[in-house]
Amino acid sequence: MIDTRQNILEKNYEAMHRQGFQGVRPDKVISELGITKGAFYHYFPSKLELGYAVVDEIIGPRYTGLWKQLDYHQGHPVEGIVWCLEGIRSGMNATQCELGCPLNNLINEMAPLDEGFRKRLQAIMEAMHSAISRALQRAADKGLLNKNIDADNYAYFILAAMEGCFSVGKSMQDKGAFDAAMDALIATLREIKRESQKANGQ
Amino acid sequence: MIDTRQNILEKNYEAMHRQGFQGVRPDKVISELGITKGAFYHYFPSKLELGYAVVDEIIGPRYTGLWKQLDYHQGHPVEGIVWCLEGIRSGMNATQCELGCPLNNLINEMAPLDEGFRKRLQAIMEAMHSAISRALQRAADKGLLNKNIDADNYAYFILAAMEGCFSVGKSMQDKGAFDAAMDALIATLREIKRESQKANGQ
DNA sequence: ACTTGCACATACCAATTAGTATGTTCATCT
DNA sequence: AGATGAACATACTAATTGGTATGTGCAAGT
Repeated sequence: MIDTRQNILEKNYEAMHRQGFQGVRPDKVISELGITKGAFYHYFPSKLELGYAVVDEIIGPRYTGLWKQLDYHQGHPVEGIVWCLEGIRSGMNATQCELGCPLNNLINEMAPLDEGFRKRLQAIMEAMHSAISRALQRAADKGLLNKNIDADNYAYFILAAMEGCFSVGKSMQDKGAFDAAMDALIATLREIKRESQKANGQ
Repeated sequence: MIDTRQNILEKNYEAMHRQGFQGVRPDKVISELGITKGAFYHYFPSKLELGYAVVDEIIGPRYTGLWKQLDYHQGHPVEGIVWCLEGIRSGMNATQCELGCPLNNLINEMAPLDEGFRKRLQAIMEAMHSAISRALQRAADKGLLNKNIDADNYAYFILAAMEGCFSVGKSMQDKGAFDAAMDALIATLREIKRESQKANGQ
């Protein structure tokens, strides 16, 4: 093993993705990795701190990294958002669809149960939300978006619809349902773009 | 206690709502109820079967009951869908917002872990989906909806957006965010209704 | 050469978990 | 009156869980 700590993090991330944090059994993950408790508790003081590390070092960066790119996107901001959504979709296959969105899973499991998780997950959502909101605001400032769309509120809607696509795909265990919902979301975004152009006489 | 079985069901439903199914500790719920293991295992053979019963007898009927009313709704089918969404929203307060949607929670926790849960949750989602899809199809048949909207796919989107509102509200622990996303969803539905009317020259 | 400390391994443990096995009470039926 | 069965209560248990306490090998610094 080149980097034991990283291996522990990644295996536990996979276990959390499949079984939820409460369902993770450190003993099992340890034996799968072929290491012992000594190694595990050398790097992490407890299961809870390991969970935090998974969020901080794996889940968080993955999401914030993607949406941060919105700020540097050239062209119509709505197309930037669509580009991010397509990026997420392209990372999905049938198996990923069954397991759902790691962030969405963890929010629904842990947000009401543990303050440490909640703050971390909220920070990730807030980063995504503000990135989307800024993109919408840029569009509005350029006159590319209908004035009666509130960027902040509409960003929550986009975020909600996106996370919901995962829930639908997971419940139906059908990537077709995930894609259908995602397509409709993207179509809706392009519709408000078109309508705004018409309204502004462009 | 008038109906011990029902009390067991409801207390466990509350525990599942807060902590997830894996987080439920029958012992704890039992002692909260002031009963003993004898009573619990008299009515339910196992924790898993109790979980199934909670879905079958509490969660399922609550959701299918609401959306079934769409079939009897008079007026524009899109307004029927909005009516259902408003019904869901009216049942939410700050606490409910923190705990999220019981169905969404359970899907994200249990769908990949247990076939019995998965089938039951899928059936509930399918019932909601088909109710929404039928409403959209009725609208289309009456010429009230744009022809290029696929009822089946768009119904998945509505379902996704709705469930996503709960995830957003839960992660932000803010009913304001839930409401913002919900408002944008409703506005979007009314927008496609208006656009269809224009497109059809009404 | 000797100490120091990181990176693990081994062995043990208390509490919890999801049960089971076996009573007991009481209403109802015959 | 006696039998029967539903509706619980009590006591016990094997396995699991999330650790802790302690030991060891080995590389680096002095």
